[in-house]
Amino acid sequence: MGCRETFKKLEGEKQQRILATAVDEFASHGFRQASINRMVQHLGIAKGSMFQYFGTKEGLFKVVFDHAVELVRHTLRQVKQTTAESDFFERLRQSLIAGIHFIDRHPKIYRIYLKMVFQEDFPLRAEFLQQVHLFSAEYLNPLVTSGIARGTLRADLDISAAVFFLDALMDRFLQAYCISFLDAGSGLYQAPREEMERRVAEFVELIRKGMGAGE
Amino acid sequence: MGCRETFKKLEGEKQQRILATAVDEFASHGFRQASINRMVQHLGIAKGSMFQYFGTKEGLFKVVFDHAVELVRHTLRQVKQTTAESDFFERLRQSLIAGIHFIDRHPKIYRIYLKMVFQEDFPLRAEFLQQVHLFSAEYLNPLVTSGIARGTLRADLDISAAVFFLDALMDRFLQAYCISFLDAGSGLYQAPREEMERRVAEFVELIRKGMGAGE
DNA sequence: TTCTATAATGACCATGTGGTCATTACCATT
DNA sequence: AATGGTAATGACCACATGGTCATTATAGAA
Repeated sequence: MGCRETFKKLEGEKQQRILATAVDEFASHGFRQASINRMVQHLGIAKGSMFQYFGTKEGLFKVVFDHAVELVRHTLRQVKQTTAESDFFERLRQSLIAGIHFIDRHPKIYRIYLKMVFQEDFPLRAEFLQQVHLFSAEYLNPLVTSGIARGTLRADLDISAAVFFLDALMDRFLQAYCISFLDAGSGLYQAPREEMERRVAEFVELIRKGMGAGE
Repeated sequence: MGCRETFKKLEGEKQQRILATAVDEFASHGFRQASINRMVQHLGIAKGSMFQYFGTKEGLFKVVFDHAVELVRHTLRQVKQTTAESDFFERLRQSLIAGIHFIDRHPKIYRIYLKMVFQEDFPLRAEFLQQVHLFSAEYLNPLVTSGIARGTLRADLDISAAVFFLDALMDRFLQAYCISFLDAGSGLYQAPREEMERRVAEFVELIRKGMGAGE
């Protein structure tokens, strides 16, 4: 952990309250604009305490960040395990649904992720982007490769192009679910469960069959 | 124009220098973190002058923004005109290439666009997002519709799903061209002209045929 | 009850911000 | 050369930030 000993000695509930407040602040203001003054005001504790617990603003963010990474890793591992036996498109479908569920459960974490991708002044950004890279390398690549091997995907597929294709689509699909203006009229934004699952299926079909008429 | 009279009376070259500096600053720091102090230091003029020219920081940004919108509109109109006769996938191909060219010519403007999409504290953001919406409504929608009518696209396509699909892919394709970590190993990042055109063609084929094996 | 180690506190600091405005510099007209 | 109107200037303001640290409160041991 990046936090000081003093923080660990706090009773669990207070620890959680402090972390939750920090997640909130970073999620709605990014790193630079996040204000420790606001946090302590909301928490009702002294500013000095925060610096005693975390050293610096960056230290506080590191703790929040590590927590988030652990959450994502756990979720990813689980999805990979659950879907191991299914065919390519079914795995894709389940991965998307798992992504949506993650956002439902941890919307703030997802907001921080979005901020980190497009805001340049985050600490740990280089390390973070590397982690994101691993997602395509370790998750999508084998998915495509085995899809081709099993004959579910076209044999003439360029693997790296396909991975890019999927990465782009999945990413945007999740974004559209929680950022209104990105859904481009698809009706995905904050769609209820049933509707959402229909869109996912429709979407996966589009990836399978493409848009062309075919003759 | 959002600027004051005093600014218009400046000699053209100085006007351009000031605007260019502002574009630079907003492109690399977003709105909030952009510093008028830095701008005047770089320009070698007094801080007061900037406020005489533009009233507020927001006023300055408005001028930059309007300029950018005009650029985009012009480009879009041109592409639409040039490709009117071609079939769907050829239009798609040319649109992507035009997008790349725009980024090559106006990288700073494109950076501001990206910042505005994912940073919440921009002025004019609501208006801006509406403008972006018009892109899918006025550009992609008719493209898909006529593609279906001419039999180039599958007749059973859900139009709004297809538009979302294209919006997501084109957007990310352009991003991958100028943000290294988004290219997911596709080799598109800052690719030279020839390579880039090959990727575009490959990409369009993927949209046409999909990834499925098809039996 | 007294002592002691540790945690909580908030006034304080240097720095940077957007924005103001009295003063100065400039230049065209008389 | 004197005048008058306009544009450039930068010291200055109120405010907010991350971070510090001497002081105080607290709780457990003696």
